[in-house]
Amino acid sequence: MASSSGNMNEEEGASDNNHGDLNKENNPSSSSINDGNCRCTCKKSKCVKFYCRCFNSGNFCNDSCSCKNCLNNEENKDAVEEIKKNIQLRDPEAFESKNLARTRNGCHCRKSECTLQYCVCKRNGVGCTLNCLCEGCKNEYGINPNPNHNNGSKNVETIMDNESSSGSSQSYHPAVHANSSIQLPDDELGNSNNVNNNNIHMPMPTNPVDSPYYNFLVHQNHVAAPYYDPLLTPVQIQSSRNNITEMQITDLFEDTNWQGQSSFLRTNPPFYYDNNVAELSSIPRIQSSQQYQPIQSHGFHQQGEESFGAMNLQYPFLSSSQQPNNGEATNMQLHLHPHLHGHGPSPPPTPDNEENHHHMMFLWQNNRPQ
DNA sequence: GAGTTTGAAACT
DNA sequence: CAGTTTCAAACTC
Repeated sequence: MASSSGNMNEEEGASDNNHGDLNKENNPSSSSINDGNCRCTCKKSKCVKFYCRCFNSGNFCNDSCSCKNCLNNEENKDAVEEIKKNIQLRDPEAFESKNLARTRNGCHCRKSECTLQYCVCKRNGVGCTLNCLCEGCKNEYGINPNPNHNNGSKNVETIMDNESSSGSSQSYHPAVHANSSIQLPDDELGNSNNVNNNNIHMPMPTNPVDSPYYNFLVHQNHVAAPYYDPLLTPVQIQSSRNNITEMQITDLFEDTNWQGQSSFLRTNPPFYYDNNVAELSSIPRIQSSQQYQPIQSHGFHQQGEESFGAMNLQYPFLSSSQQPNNGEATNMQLHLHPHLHGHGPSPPPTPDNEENHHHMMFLWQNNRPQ
């Protein structure tokens, strides 16, 4: 940018794209810095504030932008670095996995119900989480599971309503809906009508001995792929159940044939669980060189009515060469126990009625660039 | 294309 | 840190 002329109208006429001049003519290599996905039209921020989507994503502006008075280019690299340093003084993590951070921090949509591109989660192609403060969330990639952020218990009821109306056109992930990528054998559930795409209505076992295994066949190409992705690829499994006292989910694992080898893909821990879906950054980041550890059991303790929990299945980071073939299936097995081991006597068997059913909702979050 | 709405970022 | 202003993008007409 040549100068901060107070009269921007003068600049707009002839050469209103300052970065274009600088990038294209003086710094042809800058296009490799910007992946081309970012375009901005900044007029006042000089593209050195987070208002600017290029700056926000850590890129220099490029030819696709139509910004004015742009500083965010190779030509002004030193100045940009200085500005970034100043920003980092205030927020050391300002430039770390910005998109992830945004997703982690969640959106605050109040009016758009997370259905428009205003929603930062939707823009990133991910569902809203408990971290979001949205109201009336209808994010197509996954609605905010926190009832308190969604007008009472409407969110939970919506899930159950959707679940009970088999064949409903509503889906929380289009890929899952379109391909019915979660399949449960009839003999596992006894009634295939209980299955509605990503919503699974499973009877809660009445005692530990009877605790069944539920098998889920999940096609990898419909699930966030387990390869390295800076946005991570959490699979969030949310469960809700009325009047839960105690329960434990164990033996949740994935098993797939992988490049001709039968191998378990296991992280340590294999999945991440936190009642509040804690910050994604706290999830251990498994390197592909690390040996996957045996799965540990994870407690899943809920109390009270309308209790709600969620856990994230964190895929390991694998190199792109280790990606599965499209269509390759992952078998997930979920073992429900009606009580927590080693925490006092088992509660008495509970009746197998509607109120005691365990409701599962699978949110497959596709964080890959669209 | 102009004007409005929206929500994040910046500011006070 | 809550409220306000600024900003750029999304949206509407």
